[in-house]
Amino acid sequence: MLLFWERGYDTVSVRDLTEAMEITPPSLYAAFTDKQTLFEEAVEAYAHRYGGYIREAFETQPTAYRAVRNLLAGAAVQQTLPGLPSGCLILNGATNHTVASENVAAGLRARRTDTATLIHRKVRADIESGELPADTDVRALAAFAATVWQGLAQLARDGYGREDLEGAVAVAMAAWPGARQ
Amino acid sequence: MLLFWERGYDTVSVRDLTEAMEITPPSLYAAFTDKQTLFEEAVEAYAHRYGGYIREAFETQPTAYRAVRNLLAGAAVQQTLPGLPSGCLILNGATNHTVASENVAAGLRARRTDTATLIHRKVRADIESGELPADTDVRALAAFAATVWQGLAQLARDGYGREDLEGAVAVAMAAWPGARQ
DNA sequence: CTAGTTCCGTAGTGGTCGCTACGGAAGTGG
DNA sequence: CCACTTCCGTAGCGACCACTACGGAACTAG
Repeated sequence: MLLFWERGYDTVSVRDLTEAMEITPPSLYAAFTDKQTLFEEAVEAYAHRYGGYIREAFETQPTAYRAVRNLLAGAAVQQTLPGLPSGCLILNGATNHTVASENVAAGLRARRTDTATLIHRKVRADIESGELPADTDVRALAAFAATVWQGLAQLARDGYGREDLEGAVAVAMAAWPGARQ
Repeated sequence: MLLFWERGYDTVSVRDLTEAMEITPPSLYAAFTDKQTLFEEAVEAYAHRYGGYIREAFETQPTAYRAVRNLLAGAAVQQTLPGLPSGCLILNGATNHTVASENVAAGLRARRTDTATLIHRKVRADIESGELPADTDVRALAAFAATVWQGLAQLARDGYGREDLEGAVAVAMAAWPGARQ
Protein backbone atom coordinates (compact mmCIF):
# COMPACT_ATOMS: atom_id res chain seq x y z
CA MET A 1 0.00 0.00 0.00
CA LEU A 2 2.78 2.42 0.85
CA LEU A 3 4.51 1.74 -2.46
CA PHE A 4 1.34 2.29 -4.48
CA TRP A 5 0.59 5.38 -2.41
CA GLU A 6 3.98 6.85 -3.14
CA ARG A 7 4.43 5.95 -6.79
CA GLY A 8 1.12 4.76 -8.26
CA TYR A 9 -0.11 1.57 -9.88
CA ASP A 10 1.78 1.25 -13.15
CA THR A 11 5.08 2.59 -11.85
CA VAL A 12 5.36 0.00 -9.09
CA SER A 13 6.49 -3.42 -10.33
CA VAL A 14 5.67 -6.81 -8.89
CA ARG A 15 9.34 -7.08 -8.06
CA ASP A 16 9.14 -3.90 -5.97
CA LEU A 17 6.17 -5.39 -4.15
CA THR A 18 7.69 -8.80 -3.46
CA GLU A 19 10.90 -7.22 -2.20
CA ALA A 20 8.99 -4.89 0.11
CA MET A 21 6.90 -7.78 1.46
CA GLU A 22 9.93 -10.07 1.60
CA ILE A 23 8.10 -12.82 -0.24
CA THR A 24 8.53 -14.40 -3.67
CA PRO A 25 6.25 -13.84 -6.66
CA PRO A 26 4.36 -17.16 -6.36
CA SER A 27 3.42 -16.31 -2.78
CA LEU A 28 2.14 -12.91 -3.85
CA TYR A 29 0.03 -14.43 -6.62
CA ALA A 30 -1.30 -17.13 -4.31
CA ALA A 31 -2.38 -14.50 -1.79
CA PHE A 32 -3.67 -11.73 -4.07
CA THR A 33 -4.51 -13.36 -7.46
CA ASP A 34 -2.72 -10.68 -9.48
CA LYS A 35 -1.27 -7.20 -9.32
CA GLN A 36 -4.56 -5.44 -10.00
CA THR A 37 -6.40 -7.30 -7.23
CA LEU A 38 -3.60 -6.52 -4.82
CA PHE A 39 -3.85 -2.86 -5.77
CA GLU A 40 -7.59 -2.83 -5.23
CA GLU A 41 -7.18 -4.46 -1.82
CA ALA A 42 -4.54 -1.87 -0.97
CA VAL A 43 -6.91 0.91 -2.03
CA GLU A 44 -9.69 -0.57 0.08
CA ALA A 45 -7.38 -0.77 3.12
CA TYR A 46 -6.22 2.79 2.43
CA ALA A 47 -9.78 4.11 2.21
CA HIS A 48 -10.62 2.37 5.48
CA ARG A 49 -7.55 3.56 7.36
CA TYR A 50 -7.00 7.04 5.99
CA GLY A 51 -10.23 8.01 4.24
CA GLY A 52 -12.54 7.91 7.25
CA TYR A 53 -12.43 11.69 7.57
CA ILE A 54 -14.52 11.99 4.40
CA ARG A 55 -17.52 9.96 5.46
CA GLU A 56 -17.27 11.40 8.96
CA ALA A 57 -17.38 14.96 7.62
CA PHE A 58 -20.57 14.34 5.69
CA GLU A 59 -22.32 12.15 8.26
CA THR A 60 -21.63 14.13 11.41
CA GLN A 61 -21.88 17.71 10.14
CA PRO A 62 -25.29 19.32 9.78
CA THR A 63 -24.49 21.86 7.06
CA ALA A 64 -22.59 21.74 3.78
CA TYR A 65 -20.30 24.50 5.02
CA ARG A 66 -19.23 22.49 8.05
CA ALA A 67 -19.00 19.24 6.10
CA VAL A 68 -16.73 20.77 3.44
CA ARG A 69 -14.71 22.57 6.09
CA ASN A 70 -14.09 19.26 7.84
CA LEU A 71 -13.41 17.52 4.52
CA LEU A 72 -10.72 20.02 3.60
CA ALA A 73 -9.29 20.25 7.11
CA GLY A 74 -9.12 16.46 7.22
CA ALA A 75 -7.42 16.35 3.83
CA ALA A 76 -4.79 18.85 4.99
CA VAL A 77 -3.97 16.53 7.89
CA GLN A 78 -4.22 13.14 6.16
CA GLN A 79 -2.19 14.14 3.12
CA THR A 80 0.76 15.41 5.13
CA LEU A 81 1.05 12.73 7.80
CA PRO A 82 4.67 12.45 8.92
CA GLY A 83 6.33 9.15 8.06
CA LEU A 84 3.81 8.40 5.31
CA PRO A 85 3.76 9.31 1.62
CA SER A 86 2.41 12.75 0.78
CA GLY A 87 -0.81 13.15 -1.13
CA CYS A 88 -3.64 10.69 -1.59
CA LEU A 89 -3.59 7.18 -3.09
CA ILE A 90 -7.09 7.53 -4.49
CA LEU A 91 -6.48 10.96 -6.00
CA ASN A 92 -2.97 10.28 -7.35
CA GLY A 93 -2.68 6.51 -7.60
CA ALA A 94 -3.34 6.20 -11.32
CA THR A 95 -3.11 9.75 -12.69
CA ASN A 96 -0.72 8.37 -15.31
CA HIS A 97 -1.72 4.97 -16.56
CA THR A 98 -1.23 2.74 -19.57
CA VAL A 99 -4.12 1.68 -21.77
CA ALA A 100 -3.99 -1.76 -20.13
CA SER A 101 -4.66 -0.18 -16.72
CA GLU A 102 -7.71 1.77 -17.80
CA ASN A 103 -10.01 -0.15 -15.48
CA VAL A 104 -7.72 0.45 -12.52
CA ALA A 105 -7.86 4.17 -13.19
CA ALA A 106 -11.62 3.95 -13.60
CA GLY A 107 -11.93 2.35 -10.15
CA LEU A 108 -10.16 5.26 -8.50
CA ARG A 109 -12.11 7.76 -10.55
CA ALA A 110 -15.34 6.18 -9.31
CA ARG A 111 -14.20 6.70 -5.71
CA ARG A 112 -13.44 10.34 -6.43
CA THR A 113 -16.86 10.72 -8.02
CA ASP A 114 -18.41 9.28 -4.86
CA THR A 115 -16.95 12.11 -2.80
CA ALA A 116 -17.98 14.69 -5.39
CA THR A 117 -21.52 13.31 -5.14
CA LEU A 118 -21.45 13.63 -1.35
CA ILE A 119 -20.51 17.30 -1.69
CA HIS A 120 -23.20 17.89 -4.28
CA ARG A 121 -25.92 16.27 -2.19
CA LYS A 122 -24.93 18.14 0.93
CA VAL A 123 -25.13 21.49 -0.85
CA ARG A 124 -28.53 20.65 -2.30
CA ALA A 125 -29.81 19.59 1.11
CA ASP A 126 -28.73 22.97 2.49
CA ILE A 127 -30.71 24.75 -0.18
CA GLU A 128 -33.81 22.70 0.56
CA SER A 129 -33.51 23.41 4.26
CA GLY A 130 -32.98 27.11 3.66
CA GLU A 131 -29.45 27.10 5.06
CA LEU A 132 -28.21 28.28 1.67
CA PRO A 133 -30.16 30.70 -0.55
CA ALA A 134 -32.33 29.14 -3.26
CA ASP A 135 -30.36 30.80 -6.04
CA THR A 136 -27.07 29.19 -4.98
CA ASP A 137 -25.10 27.74 -7.93
CA VAL A 138 -24.89 24.14 -6.74
CA ARG A 139 -22.61 22.94 -9.51
CA ALA A 140 -20.18 25.79 -9.06
CA LEU A 141 -20.03 25.47 -5.29
CA ALA A 142 -19.61 21.69 -5.43
CA ALA A 143 -16.98 21.95 -8.16
CA PHE A 144 -15.12 24.51 -6.08
CA ALA A 145 -15.05 22.25 -3.03
CA ALA A 146 -13.86 19.32 -5.15
CA THR A 147 -11.20 21.51 -6.76
CA VAL A 148 -9.71 22.57 -3.44
CA TRP A 149 -9.91 19.04 -2.09
CA GLN A 150 -7.98 17.61 -5.05
CA GLY A 151 -5.62 20.57 -5.24
CA LEU A 152 -4.54 19.99 -1.65
CA ALA A 153 -3.33 16.51 -2.58
CA GLN A 154 -1.26 17.94 -5.43
CA LEU A 155 0.37 20.53 -3.23
CA ALA A 156 1.11 17.93 -0.58
CA ARG A 157 2.94 15.85 -3.18
CA ASP A 158 4.97 18.90 -4.16
CA GLY A 159 6.18 19.24 -0.59
CA TYR A 160 3.78 21.72 0.94
CA GLY A 161 3.37 21.11 4.68
CA ARG A 162 0.29 20.79 6.82
CA GLU A 163 0.37 24.45 7.88
CA ASP A 164 0.44 25.60 4.25
CA LEU A 165 -2.54 23.42 3.38
CA GLU A 166 -4.48 24.54 6.45
CA GLY A 167 -3.84 28.14 5.47
CA ALA A 168 -5.20 27.43 2.00
CA VAL A 169 -8.26 25.76 3.53
CA ALA A 170 -8.91 28.77 5.76
CA VAL A 171 -8.85 31.05 2.71
CA ALA A 172 -11.03 28.63 0.74
CA MET A 173 -13.74 28.52 3.37
CA ALA A 174 -13.99 32.31 3.24
CA ALA A 175 -15.39 31.83 -0.26
CA TRP A 176 -18.41 30.00 1.09
CA PRO A 177 -21.69 31.89 0.68
CA GLY A 178 -22.48 33.63 3.92
CA ALA A 179 -19.08 32.90 5.46
CA ARG A 180 -18.29 36.58 5.86
CA GLN A 181 -21.70 38.05 6.35
CA MET B 1 3.35 15.90 -27.00
CA LEU B 2 -0.28 14.82 -27.16
CA LEU B 3 0.60 11.33 -26.01
CA PHE B 4 2.64 12.61 -23.05
CA TRP B 5 -0.09 15.11 -22.25
CA GLU B 6 -2.72 12.40 -22.17
CA ARG B 7 -0.87 9.61 -20.39
CA GLY B 8 2.34 10.93 -18.83
CA TYR B 9 6.02 10.19 -19.22
CA ASP B 10 6.54 6.67 -17.91
CA THR B 11 3.28 5.27 -19.25
CA VAL B 12 4.04 6.22 -22.85
CA SER B 13 6.51 3.88 -24.54
CA VAL B 14 8.97 4.68 -27.30
CA ARG B 15 6.92 2.36 -29.45
CA ASP B 16 3.80 4.47 -28.85
CA LEU B 17 5.79 7.52 -29.86
CA THR B 18 7.31 6.09 -33.02
CA GLU B 19 3.94 4.76 -34.16
CA ALA B 20 2.28 8.13 -33.57
CA MET B 21 5.06 9.93 -35.45
CA GLU B 22 5.15 7.25 -38.13
CA ILE B 23 8.92 6.91 -37.87
CA THR B 24 11.21 4.14 -36.67
CA PRO B 25 13.12 4.13 -33.38
CA PRO B 26 16.53 5.04 -34.89
CA SER B 27 14.99 8.14 -36.45
CA LEU B 28 13.50 9.18 -33.14
CA TYR B 29 16.82 8.75 -31.37
CA ALA B 30 18.69 10.61 -34.09
CA ALA B 31 16.28 13.53 -33.78
CA PHE B 32 15.75 13.69 -30.01
CA THR B 33 18.73 11.92 -28.38
CA ASP B 34 16.55 9.87 -26.05
CA LYS B 35 13.07 9.59 -24.57
CA GLN B 36 13.73 12.01 -21.75
CA THR B 37 15.05 14.73 -24.07
CA LEU B 38 12.05 14.25 -26.32
CA PHE B 39 9.77 14.63 -23.33
CA GLU B 40 11.50 17.80 -22.23
CA GLU B 41 11.21 19.26 -25.71
CA ALA B 42 7.53 18.33 -25.73
CA VAL B 43 7.10 20.06 -22.36
CA GLU B 44 8.86 23.16 -23.65
CA ALA B 45 6.63 23.24 -26.73
CA TYR B 46 3.60 22.70 -24.52
CA ALA B 47 4.55 25.54 -22.19
CA HIS B 48 5.05 27.81 -25.16
CA ARG B 49 1.81 26.91 -26.91
CA TYR B 50 -0.59 26.38 -24.02
CA GLY B 51 1.06 27.95 -20.97
CA GLY B 52 1.20 31.53 -22.19
CA TYR B 53 -1.85 32.47 -20.11
CA ILE B 54 0.25 32.14 -16.96
CA ARG B 55 2.96 34.64 -17.80
CA GLU B 56 0.41 36.91 -19.37
CA ALA B 57 -1.72 36.93 -16.23
CA PHE B 58 1.18 38.01 -14.06
CA GLU B 59 2.75 40.45 -16.47
CA THR B 60 -0.31 42.31 -17.68
CA GLN B 61 -2.40 42.46 -14.52
CA PRO B 62 -1.68 45.16 -11.94
CA THR B 63 -2.98 43.41 -8.83
CA ALA B 64 -2.61 39.90 -7.38
CA TYR B 65 -6.38 39.55 -7.41
CA ARG B 66 -6.60 40.17 -11.11
CA ALA B 67 -3.51 38.10 -11.90
CA VAL B 68 -4.84 35.08 -10.01
CA ARG B 69 -8.30 35.57 -11.49
CA ASN B 70 -6.79 35.47 -14.98
CA LEU B 71 -4.55 32.54 -14.05
CA LEU B 72 -7.51 30.47 -12.91
CA ALA B 73 -9.80 31.60 -15.73
CA GLY B 74 -7.05 30.74 -18.22
CA ALA B 75 -6.57 27.33 -16.63
CA ALA B 76 -10.30 26.61 -16.89
CA VAL B 77 -10.09 27.28 -20.62
CA GLN B 78 -6.74 25.68 -21.44
CA GLN B 79 -7.41 22.48 -19.53
CA THR B 80 -10.70 21.76 -21.25
CA LEU B 81 -9.85 22.63 -24.86
CA PRO B 82 -11.99 20.51 -27.19
CA GLY B 83 -10.03 18.04 -29.28
CA LEU B 84 -7.08 18.09 -26.90
CA PRO B 85 -6.31 16.02 -23.79
CA SER B 86 -7.88 17.25 -20.57
CA GLY B 87 -5.72 18.58 -17.78
CA CYS B 88 -2.19 19.91 -17.89
CA LEU B 89 1.00 18.21 -19.05
CA ILE B 90 3.14 20.05 -16.52
CA LEU B 91 0.80 19.40 -13.60
CA ASN B 92 -0.02 15.78 -14.44
CA GLY B 93 2.78 14.59 -16.73
CA ALA B 94 4.79 12.72 -14.14
CA THR B 95 2.53 12.43 -11.10
CA ASN B 96 3.30 8.73 -11.08
CA HIS B 97 6.91 8.00 -11.94
CA THR B 98 9.50 5.27 -11.44
CA VAL B 99 12.66 5.89 -9.46
CA ALA B 100 14.56 6.08 -12.77
CA SER B 101 12.40 9.03 -13.86
CA GLU B 102 12.95 11.07 -10.73
CA ASN B 103 14.72 13.83 -12.63
CA VAL B 104 11.90 14.07 -15.17
CA ALA B 105 9.42 14.54 -12.34
CA ALA B 106 11.74 17.10 -10.75
CA GLY B 107 11.79 19.11 -13.97
CA LEU B 108 8.00 19.41 -14.00
CA ARG B 109 7.94 20.16 -10.29
CA ALA B 110 10.36 23.02 -10.89
CA ARG B 111 8.01 24.51 -13.46
CA ARG B 112 5.12 24.27 -11.00
CA THR B 113 7.25 25.95 -8.36
CA ASP B 114 7.94 28.77 -10.81
CA THR B 115 4.24 29.54 -11.04
CA ALA B 116 3.84 29.27 -7.27
CA THR B 117 6.65 31.81 -6.92
CA LEU B 118 4.90 34.16 -9.36
CA ILE B 119 1.77 34.03 -7.21
CA HIS B 120 3.74 34.58 -4.02
CA ARG B 121 5.59 37.59 -5.39
CA LYS B 122 2.44 39.17 -6.77
CA VAL B 123 0.71 38.93 -3.40
CA ARG B 124 3.71 40.43 -1.60
CA ALA B 125 3.85 43.28 -4.11
CA ASP B 126 0.20 44.02 -3.37
CA ILE B 127 0.94 44.24 0.32
CA GLU B 128 3.83 46.61 -0.24
CA SER B 129 1.70 48.81 -2.48
CA GLY B 130 -1.13 48.84 0.03
CA GLU B 131 -3.52 47.02 -2.29
CA LEU B 132 -3.76 44.23 0.28
CA PRO B 133 -3.70 44.85 4.06
CA ALA B 134 -0.33 44.49 5.77
CA ASP B 135 -1.53 41.62 7.95
CA THR B 136 -2.47 39.44 4.94
CA ASP B 137 -1.27 35.84 5.30
CA VAL B 138 0.87 35.63 2.16
CA ARG B 139 1.65 31.93 2.44
CA ALA B 140 -1.98 30.99 2.96
CA LEU B 141 -3.27 33.14 0.13
CA ALA B 142 -0.58 31.94 -2.28
CA ALA B 143 -1.11 28.31 -1.26
CA PHE B 144 -4.85 28.74 -1.82
CA ALA B 145 -4.35 30.10 -5.33
CA ALA B 146 -1.94 27.26 -6.18
CA THR B 147 -4.39 24.72 -4.72
CA VAL B 148 -7.25 25.88 -6.91
CA TRP B 149 -4.99 26.11 -9.95
CA GLN B 150 -3.80 22.52 -9.56
CA GLY B 151 -7.21 21.26 -8.52
CA LEU B 152 -8.72 22.54 -11.75
CA ALA B 153 -6.38 20.30 -13.72
CA GLN B 154 -7.46 17.29 -11.68
CA LEU B 155 -11.13 17.97 -12.23
CA ALA B 156 -10.57 18.50 -15.93
CA ARG B 157 -8.96 15.05 -16.13
CA ASP B 158 -11.97 13.56 -14.37
CA GLY B 159 -14.21 14.93 -17.07
CA TYR B 160 -15.44 18.23 -15.65
CA GLY B 161 -16.20 20.71 -18.42
CA ARG B 162 -15.16 24.30 -18.90
CA GLU B 163 -18.37 25.68 -17.39
CA ASP B 164 -17.87 23.63 -14.21
CA LEU B 165 -14.33 24.87 -13.82
CA GLU B 166 -15.32 28.46 -14.48
CA GLY B 167 -18.01 28.15 -11.84
CA ALA B 168 -15.41 26.87 -9.38
CA VAL B 169 -13.12 29.78 -10.25
CA ALA B 170 -15.90 32.28 -9.67
CA VAL B 171 -16.50 30.84 -6.20
CA ALA B 172 -12.76 30.75 -5.50
CA MET B 173 -12.26 34.41 -6.32
CA ALA B 174 -14.95 35.32 -3.80
CA ALA B 175 -12.50 34.10 -1.16
CA TRP B 176 -10.03 36.82 -2.03
CA PRO B 177 -9.55 39.45 0.69
CA GLY B 178 -11.74 42.43 -0.13
CA ALA B 179 -13.59 40.66 -2.96
CA ARG B 180 -16.95 41.07 -1.26
CA GLN B 181 -16.44 44.28 0.71
C1' DC C 1 7.50 -45.08 9.42
C1' DT C 2 5.26 -43.99 5.33
C1' DA C 3 2.10 -41.85 2.13
C1' DG C 4 -0.19 -37.77 1.06
C1' DT C 5 -0.78 -33.00 1.25
C1' DT C 6 0.58 -28.35 1.64
C1' DC C 7 3.81 -24.90 1.22
C1' DC C 8 7.00 -21.93 -1.16
C1' DG C 9 11.23 -20.80 -3.60
C1' DT C 10 13.90 -21.73 -8.03
C1' DA C 11 13.92 -20.80 -12.39
C1' DG C 12 11.95 -19.83 -15.83
C1' DT C 13 7.69 -18.30 -19.61
C1' DG C 14 6.57 -15.01 -23.56
C1' DG C 15 6.39 -10.28 -24.12
C1' DT C 16 7.76 -5.38 -23.88
C1' DC C 17 10.95 -1.92 -22.28
C1' DG C 18 14.56 1.84 -23.96
C1' DC C 19 17.97 1.82 -27.13
C1' DT C 20 21.37 0.67 -31.11
C1' DA C 21 24.63 -2.07 -34.49
C1' DC C 22 24.50 -2.65 -39.05
C1' DG C 23 23.37 -3.00 -43.95
C1' DG C 24 21.14 -1.59 -48.16
C1' DA C 25 19.18 2.26 -50.70
C1' DA C 26 19.46 6.93 -52.18
C1' DG C 27 21.80 10.99 -53.14
C1' DT C 28 26.36 13.70 -54.10
C1' DG C 29 31.09 14.94 -56.01
C1' DG C 30 34.75 14.11 -59.12
C1' DC D 1 30.19 6.20 -64.36
C1' DC D 2 32.10 5.33 -59.99
C1' DA D 3 33.50 6.17 -55.16
C1' DC D 4 31.75 8.12 -51.14
C1' DT D 5 28.71 10.01 -47.91
C1' DT D 6 24.18 10.29 -45.87
C1' DC D 7 20.01 8.42 -44.66
C1' DC D 8 16.92 5.24 -42.44
C1' DG D 9 14.71 0.81 -41.62
C1' DT D 10 15.56 -4.16 -40.17
C1' DA D 11 16.65 -6.73 -36.68
C1' DG D 12 18.01 -7.44 -32.26
C1' DC D 13 20.63 -5.94 -27.85
C1' DG D 14 20.28 -6.81 -22.53
C1' DA D 15 17.02 -5.77 -18.99
C1' DC D 16 12.78 -5.87 -17.00
C1' DC D 17 7.67 -6.65 -17.19
C1' DA D 18 3.58 -9.61 -15.10
C1' DC D 19 3.08 -14.14 -14.26
C1' DT D 20 3.72 -19.48 -13.49
C1' DA D 21 5.35 -24.65 -14.04
C1' DC D 22 7.59 -27.44 -11.18
C1' DG D 23 10.31 -29.66 -7.55
C1' DG D 24 11.99 -30.23 -2.93
C1' DA D 25 11.12 -29.44 1.94
C1' DA D 26 8.03 -29.64 5.77
C1' DC D 27 4.16 -30.93 7.98
C1' DT D 28 0.01 -34.18 8.73
C1' DA D 29 -2.66 -38.58 8.81
C1' DG D 30 -2.87 -43.41 9.19
